[in-house]
Amino acid sequence: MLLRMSTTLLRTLREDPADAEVPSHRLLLRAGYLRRPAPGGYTWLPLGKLVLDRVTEIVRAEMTAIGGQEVHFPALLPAEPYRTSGRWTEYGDDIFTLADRRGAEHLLAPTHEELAALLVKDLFSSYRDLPVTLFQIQTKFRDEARPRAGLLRGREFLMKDAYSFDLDDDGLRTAYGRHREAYQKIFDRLGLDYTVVHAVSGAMGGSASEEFLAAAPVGEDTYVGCTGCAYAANTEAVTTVAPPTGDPHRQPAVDVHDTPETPTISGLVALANDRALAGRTDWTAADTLKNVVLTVRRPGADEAELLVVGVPGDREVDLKRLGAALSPAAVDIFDGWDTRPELVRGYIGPQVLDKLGIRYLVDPRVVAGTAWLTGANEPGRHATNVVCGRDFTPDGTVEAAEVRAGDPCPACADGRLTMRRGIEIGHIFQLGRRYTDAFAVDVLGPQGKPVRLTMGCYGIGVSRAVAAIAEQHHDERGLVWPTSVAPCDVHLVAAGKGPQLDAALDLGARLSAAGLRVLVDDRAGVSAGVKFTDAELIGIPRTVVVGRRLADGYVELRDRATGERTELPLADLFAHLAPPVDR
RNA sequence: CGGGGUGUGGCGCAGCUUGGUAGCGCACUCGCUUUGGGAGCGAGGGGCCGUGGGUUCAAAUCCCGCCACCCCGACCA
Repeated sequence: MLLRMSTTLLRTLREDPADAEVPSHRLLLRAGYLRRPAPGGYTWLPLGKLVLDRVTEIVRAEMTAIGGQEVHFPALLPAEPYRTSGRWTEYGDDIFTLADRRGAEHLLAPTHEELAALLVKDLFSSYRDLPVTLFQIQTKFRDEARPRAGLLRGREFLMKDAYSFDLDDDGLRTAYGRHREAYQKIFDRLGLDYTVVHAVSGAMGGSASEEFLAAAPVGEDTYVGCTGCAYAANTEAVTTVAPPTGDPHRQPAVDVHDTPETPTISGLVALANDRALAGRTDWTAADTLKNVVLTVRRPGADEAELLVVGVPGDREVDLKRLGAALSPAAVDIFDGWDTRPELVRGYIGPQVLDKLGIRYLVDPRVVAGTAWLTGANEPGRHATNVVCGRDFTPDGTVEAAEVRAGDPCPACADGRLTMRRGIEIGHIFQLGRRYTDAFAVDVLGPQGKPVRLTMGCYGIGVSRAVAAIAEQHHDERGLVWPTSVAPCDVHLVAAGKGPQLDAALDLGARLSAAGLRVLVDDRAGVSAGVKFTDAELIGIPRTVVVGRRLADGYVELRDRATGERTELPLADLFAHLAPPVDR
């Protein structure tokens, strides 16, 4: 392959586009890989399309290697299957919906579980047909509330989605494990630094799920690792280590105190120490029980219901974690204080919630026998020795409190959690029978009885992976592509007038004939400096400069990643540019 | 949806306070010179100044409404 810069639809920008903030977006625009015709929608220019295709090919090869069969579903779908599965309302405003000329409702597919389940139901009827894995690589649509960060969150993006169907749970676990390994091979080949973390299932439903997160400061997901073991989890999925339970009836009785002007935890702690409440002057925020009032609305429900969440006072409620825990219900901060005068803002304690009929969920640290400093449900009053299991009984526990670096690891004895940010590039789920139940996807078993299939689904954000690679592989001069996904293997720069141009074109033709992907900068009237700068911006792994030493039969080979430069005879060049291993 | 910001040629911006018929750099076209680290000179092409209304002899500029986009948050396989 030989691309000539003089004729390629490519224009590098000298300055950063004003609206591009994150490095991948900025560099992909500047280096001429992308244009943005619409918010959340991108045009792939020739150079960008080459990268996208190389990523796509790696994904396809590894999916095929584990026996995946490639299909292609329509992106424009009737509403009915999504109504049947319940996702029409669960996804809510996040799906693009439209009506055809007769008024029938359709959607632009956000993913294809329904279609995959229906397809297998349609064609397979015997246990002998199973297991099977289908996959496709297709544009997906989501009406994101706020597209951002270039390719990292668009309203339209390229995704590889795969669906496995098995007769039983063992089969599903096997399929899941195979996908997990394939994903590791894929992301290794893409040159990504990533972590596999425990995740929550969200709108997909189902049980076990793991995310593949590419480490990047601009990532939207926060995840934890452990200093002592291999545990890794999205903060949404981190489980809190609960203290041992105690006997609630061995604690002193509740004591109510006047605590004027203490609607905040910090004010309360200061006052408690000043007045030595309960004889103590060592009160900290962790001794207090903070009760946050929220509203929860189930999908499709008209009315939101109240929920109070109790967390240790030194922690904020993390709405992302709480939302994930209660998904698909939508959680909001309660702000209707005028309508519920029985809730005393700033002084709420759990002692009265069951009488008020309000659901009360607590952090796992709030176990039976723990005593708390908390609100007394009267303005300006708090209570000490409010004991869980005696003075209040929660309706359950919930992972709502923020996770912090240094928290104990839920998987090992003495490890501590560390925190990083990452880009979600893949997500795998053991779905189970949610969709096969919805569509009654059965095959006839060996005993002649129907068997309900169990399902897994496995996604890779292909276009997002391109952005993740760019996030991890760039420097202050531009992109630095891994050889496996670079748009070309070698970038020829014709530096100098005279014979250099013809020599570069000739060399390009020969390298191309030898199987290399070649970009040759044959632009006339462009100074060598501009060409060097552009080559660094574009980020092809190796540059060959055909310049002033051509007369002596020498060219210069430059390595984009290391900056290393080697002068070598033209005749030796082929030996240095052996065809890439990763074809 | 809440908060902040911005809309002027393909890109980056000035002009707006104090109204007077649109400008700079890059990019693009032509000519000459230059040619290994973002060249020089000269000549050009390209702009319903986001949009609708208002004030005025006159609006990019002042007033009112609307729209779009970007960033932060909410939301989000």
